[in-house]
Amino acid sequence: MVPLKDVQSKMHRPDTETATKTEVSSLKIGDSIQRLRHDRGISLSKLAQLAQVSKSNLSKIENNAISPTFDTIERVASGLGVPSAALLSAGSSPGQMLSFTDAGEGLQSSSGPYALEHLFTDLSDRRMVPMVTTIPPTQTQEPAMPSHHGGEEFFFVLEGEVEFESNDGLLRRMMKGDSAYFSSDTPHLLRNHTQQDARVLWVWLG
Amino acid sequence: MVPLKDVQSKMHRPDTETATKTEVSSLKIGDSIQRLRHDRGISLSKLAQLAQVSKSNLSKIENNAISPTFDTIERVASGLGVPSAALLSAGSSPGQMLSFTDAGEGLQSSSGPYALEHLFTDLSDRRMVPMVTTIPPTQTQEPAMPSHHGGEEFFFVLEGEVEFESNDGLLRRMMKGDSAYFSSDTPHLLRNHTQQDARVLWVWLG
DNA sequence: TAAGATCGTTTCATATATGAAACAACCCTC
DNA sequence: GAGGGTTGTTTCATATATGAAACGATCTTA
Repeated sequence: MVPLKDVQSKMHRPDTETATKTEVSSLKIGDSIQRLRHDRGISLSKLAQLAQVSKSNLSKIENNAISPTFDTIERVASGLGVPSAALLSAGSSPGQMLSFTDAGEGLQSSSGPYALEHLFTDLSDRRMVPMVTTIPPTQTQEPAMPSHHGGEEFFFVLEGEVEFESNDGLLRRMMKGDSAYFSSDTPHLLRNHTQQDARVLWVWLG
Repeated sequence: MVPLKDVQSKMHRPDTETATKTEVSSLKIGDSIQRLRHDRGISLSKLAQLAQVSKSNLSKIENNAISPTFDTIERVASGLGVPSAALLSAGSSPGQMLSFTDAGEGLQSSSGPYALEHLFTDLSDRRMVPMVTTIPPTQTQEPAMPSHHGGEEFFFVLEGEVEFESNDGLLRRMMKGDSAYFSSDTPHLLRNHTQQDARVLWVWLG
């Protein structure tokens, strides 16, 4: 039974009495980790193994008994498959939102040689922009979204086969189930050299 | 001029060359701190005072000589006036990011009734978390999806048929190609009443 | 009941982060 | 050139994070 005491009961506060009473972190990183671990249904030992951290250390971290090192935070985040920043987020929840879109029922904007379908078009407080693109044979696709600065893109090949080309000439053949993640300012191009349509799911984050 | 770097791929496809290990991208938190400090035009001693951290410690942190404690990270972030997550992500600069993952080559964490595959697990500065879940038949009582806390979620049915249930008792049958978008704190549940596996693509944004 | 397995916690030796002070290097002004 | 003011670095004692192993608590199975 860990005391779970006031972590700030140390006396090293050599600064002036600016009345800034540290009153630390109400956000507990241990809770975030444990929560994500439970969501995945894996044991503490298993996560310790994935994260390359001792289970004793991980146990103390989840119980907020110690303050993990940045190096350890990165390892645990990697073991959980999330960016390390996700462990720090307090997770303040905005209003609840729930929207459905059936297959093919999105907003079709067939501008150009390819068909672009925005899956969700209502103006909620959405940050991700999911869409499906159909690429006909022997057509090149320009960037599916206007390249905003600082944005990120993820895409997933649903059907067919496409060729991905980046600005440095890198070519990569991608088939059904393959995926890519890159910053939006990375120039990119998709081609379909086969004889049948290719379909790709995009998610853009500005 | 940063060349197209941080290209990680996990290809085990026969016609391509392999290589590319997960090479822990040295995301240097010290550089992030020092850059933010310089942007503000304040001295190391001043920041140490604002952050309530000794300047000796801060000096070593900025030089990436040590791995700061989470407690220290929070104090420095507070002294800089930025959320602590900014220190983790600001490190990898606006640098271009490009990562590939072939089908089935993500991080499998299949401990539980369903199989969960995180598509991208390297330590790049990523905000979206894409993953694929395989839901076996007749898992009617298990929460078919980890419920992240805070943030937003998008999912897309890749194969099979699932039943979506929200907290208000709303039931919706979703088939291949259907999709949903909701805030993560909305309680949700997925069931598979069919006789074959269902596969769902998820994207979580914290 | 016992033996084994898995879970998470706790102990304790060691590695490392932290802070006070000393240090060097660089400005100033007189 | 000597003082005083900064800057950031380094030293070293101490506080704390880390990991191997031991521990107790559930479970299953014989």
